[in-house]
Amino acid sequence: MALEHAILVSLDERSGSGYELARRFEKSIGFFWAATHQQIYRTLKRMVELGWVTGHEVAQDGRPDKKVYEVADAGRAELARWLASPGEPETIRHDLSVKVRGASLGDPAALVDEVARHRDLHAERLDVYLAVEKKDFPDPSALSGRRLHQHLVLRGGIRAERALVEWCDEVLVALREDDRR
Amino acid sequence: MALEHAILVSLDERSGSGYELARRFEKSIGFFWAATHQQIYRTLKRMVELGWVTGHEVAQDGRPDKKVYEVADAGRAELARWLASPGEPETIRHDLSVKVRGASLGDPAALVDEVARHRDLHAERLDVYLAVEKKDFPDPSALSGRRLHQHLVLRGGIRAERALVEWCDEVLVALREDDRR
DNA sequence: GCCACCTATGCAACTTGTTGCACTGCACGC
DNA sequence: GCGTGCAGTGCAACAAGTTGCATAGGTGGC
Repeated sequence: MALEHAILVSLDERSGSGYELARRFEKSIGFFWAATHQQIYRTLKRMVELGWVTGHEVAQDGRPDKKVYEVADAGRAELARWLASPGEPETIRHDLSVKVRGASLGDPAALVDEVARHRDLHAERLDVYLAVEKKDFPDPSALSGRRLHQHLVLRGGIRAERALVEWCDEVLVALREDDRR
Repeated sequence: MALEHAILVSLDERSGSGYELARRFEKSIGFFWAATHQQIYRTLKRMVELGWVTGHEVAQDGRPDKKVYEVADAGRAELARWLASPGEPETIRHDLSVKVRGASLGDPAALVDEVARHRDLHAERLDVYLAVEKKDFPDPSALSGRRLHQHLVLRGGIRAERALVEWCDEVLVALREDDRR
């Protein structure tokens, strides 16, 4: 599984606590890898046992103590190994497609609403990604290294969301057209 | 979870055994919902207990007996309920993006190979989908009902794979360009 | 005659991911 | 002074997905 690797990548960019990692997964990392704080805490614990990261407690005043984690050499080695190892393309699980395929067994109007709702959600996400791109990567052609890689991943999110919005639109036109007949 | 619903949709299109369902999930249904035979057998068992499907054994000569399942009224009701209920957009888990984002921690050439490999896999899938479209849906504008829904889902697969191929190409150009500097 | 592969179902063990809850303490609005 | 929300960590139970194996007869190649 790649959650460990996603955490390694994130910790390598900047060390942090489980809580901070969870926040990053809600925003930037979460654009391409979802994880809850529960998963992150459990995985960090295992990674310490494996020697991939080291953790030390940091006292804070006014706030609870936190444990800050850093990538260890063994973690960097594991990441390098994994980066070079071939992986399977993702297994797809797309609820909305199941719903569209089963459309004739339910209420057509309700399905149209559901597709329209997803269309708007994806359009919103697309806007967020485009705003991030404009703000953080104003001159893409000048990028290199880490910043380039971050931008490329964002580009993937943009392409994926755009494709989804367009697909939803295609579905909506077709379903409404079919309804009228 | 939607595996049950994907099975209901598939069984509604045509009754079949667990084994047959597993085959369908390898091809058409698997285009948007992956499942192994283990999951399918287990889920079918649960669905019988819930009264969503009925199963009866069918003796075959030369081959092992099979259990053929059919959708029951309660199953159709559940499917209708689920179709009208709002769902979350998919949680994304994209290995390759994690790899790209962590690129600076591994061998650049190995990552380029990995991205190129995925590019070819997605291009292959795209070709398969396009071939299916040409063969099974030669006149898309004339479609309605169930056939229309099947075609729309296929369109989603085509859009998704095309977006992935194009993203891989963008990544390859950028990584190679960056390497040269 | 043996090996490999297909049809067909399923158990058991394991890994992952989800959900609900528990505990602490500060800040802020009303 | 009370509820809400944020920061922070974590257990426990459950649901879902994966992997390895077992069983059993039939087909087809060498």
